[in-house]
Amino acid sequence: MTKRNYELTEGEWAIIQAVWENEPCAAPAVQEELEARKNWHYSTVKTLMDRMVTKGLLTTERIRNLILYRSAITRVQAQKGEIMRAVKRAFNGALTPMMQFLVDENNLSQKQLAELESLIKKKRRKGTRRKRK
Amino acid sequence: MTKRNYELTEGEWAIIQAVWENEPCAAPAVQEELEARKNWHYSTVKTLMDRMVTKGLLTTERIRNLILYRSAITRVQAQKGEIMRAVKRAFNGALTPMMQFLVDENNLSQKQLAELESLIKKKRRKGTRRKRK
DNA sequence: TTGCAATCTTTACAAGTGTAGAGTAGTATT
DNA sequence: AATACTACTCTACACTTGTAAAGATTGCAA
Repeated sequence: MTKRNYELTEGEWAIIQAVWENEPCAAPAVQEELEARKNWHYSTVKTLMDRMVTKGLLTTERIRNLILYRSAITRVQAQKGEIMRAVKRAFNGALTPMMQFLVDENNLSQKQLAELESLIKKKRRKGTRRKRK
Repeated sequence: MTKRNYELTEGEWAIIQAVWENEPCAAPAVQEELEARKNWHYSTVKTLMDRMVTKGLLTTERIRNLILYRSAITRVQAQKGEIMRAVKRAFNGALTPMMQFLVDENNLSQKQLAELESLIKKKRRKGTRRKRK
């Protein structure tokens, strides 16, 4: 079963970030968190969260009459999903061209380039240790 | 005026790619192009295209009773938009972390890493020539 | 001039997303 | 018990996106 690609909407990102940081947590807590950033009312947050449960992005556990939410996917999974989406649409599914684009079109500073270079070096030194999917 | 960020939908990507390749072109031509890939009927394509005109993604010119379309944004702009969207959502707007993620989470082959490294080297050698935005 | 073929226009509709009000139920307080 | 909180459920609505049928135009061929 190829791990599927999660594509979150804007709102879902907002919610899940709050969840990641407070997990497990109830809707009111999340709402409070997002009050500031997004100005969302309780119902808004709760609706979004419940839809996310349906979609398999969050899970719930009922404790007495309180509902606790947990993320069903990790931040890394979500990040990967977001990137894959971009790669698929804008670069025809090919990662390397996207990386090239990033390197050359996105005025990275010398410092950033240097950092990246050393990262790659490190990675290369680690040898051909591939992750299986 | 900071150049705005274009975020195209799936369908818009399909259309604009066809337009980029045939520009200037009329709706029927684009439709034909997408018949294969997407199975879209004429009305579908035309509707999408007209919506894109409204949004400023395409422009039109009427020649007699034929409407010619042209892209209003370049492929690079669209690619940048797609990337920015990912960076914004998944990496809090910070490019470097995203690049790091790409390097480390996306089992790139040794060859890809090597390529990338030489790309960066080249870029670095070119000195601090920054593009203005 | 009549009709056909090509193209455009209008209208629609379902699913998904952002947004939230209003009402209900269970718990704690007086 | 009556009241007030707190958290939950139900319902709704507008806007976007994918998808397209049906009807209106118009220039060209017979």
